[in-house]
Amino acid sequence: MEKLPQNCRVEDALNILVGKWKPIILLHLLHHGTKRFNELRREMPRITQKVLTSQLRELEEEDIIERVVYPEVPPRVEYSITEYGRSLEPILDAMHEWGKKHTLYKQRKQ
Amino acid sequence: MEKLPQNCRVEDALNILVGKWKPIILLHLLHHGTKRFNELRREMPRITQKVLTSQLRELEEEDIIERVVYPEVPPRVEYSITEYGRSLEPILDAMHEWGKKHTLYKQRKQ
DNA sequence: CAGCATCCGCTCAGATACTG
DNA sequence: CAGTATCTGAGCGGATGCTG
Repeated sequence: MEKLPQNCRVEDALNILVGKWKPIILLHLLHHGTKRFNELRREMPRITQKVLTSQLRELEEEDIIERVVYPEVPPRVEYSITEYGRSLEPILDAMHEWGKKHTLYKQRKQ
Repeated sequence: MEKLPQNCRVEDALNILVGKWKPIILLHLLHHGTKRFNELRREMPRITQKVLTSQLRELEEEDIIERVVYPEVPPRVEYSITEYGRSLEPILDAMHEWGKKHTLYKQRKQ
């Protein structure tokens, strides 16, 4: 059995995934491909512009998503998952699976 | 392809795992079994008593870990993973795997 | 040994108004 | 359309001191 804290890299993944809307953004981009800014907004009606922008920027900074600006009028900006970002999919899937069971567990508790 | 935000339960897992020390605590308990309060402290030298207590309480409230108090002097309190908590292991493993690759990725970027 | 009580600072999400 | 600028409040992690 190995020592833990030294070679434990769990937090790196956690740091990237943490953010109230980040998993939802990632799942959208994973499953529906490229999305424009306002498309994402429409799919997350309760997020504000500022927060959506900042969450996207943080994901972009980690090379998880790509932001492409088209020099048109009106402006068009498209977001998509990078190859690297796609490597997070097993984690998100594992969370999704767990979440479904968790829902049942909570129901049993009540 | 299914709609997402409605039946997306990714955040439930995230909510439980988020906390600066929670993944480390869980990995310790998963791999080393039952631990006393001060044993955990010693293995995370930079955590304070208050924070360790609060993180443990939050995990306990979610039924992820179990807290057993032995009515002795001096007091003894032991923490361990519950069956339910053990179901988080695939997520933690996926994060750990990803984290190792991520470390290499960051090194290539520099 | 295993906490609790108190205070504090910072970050993060949100609200609101404005713009190239 | 896709943002930026500014202000705000809540909560979390941390520091310090005390205790059954």
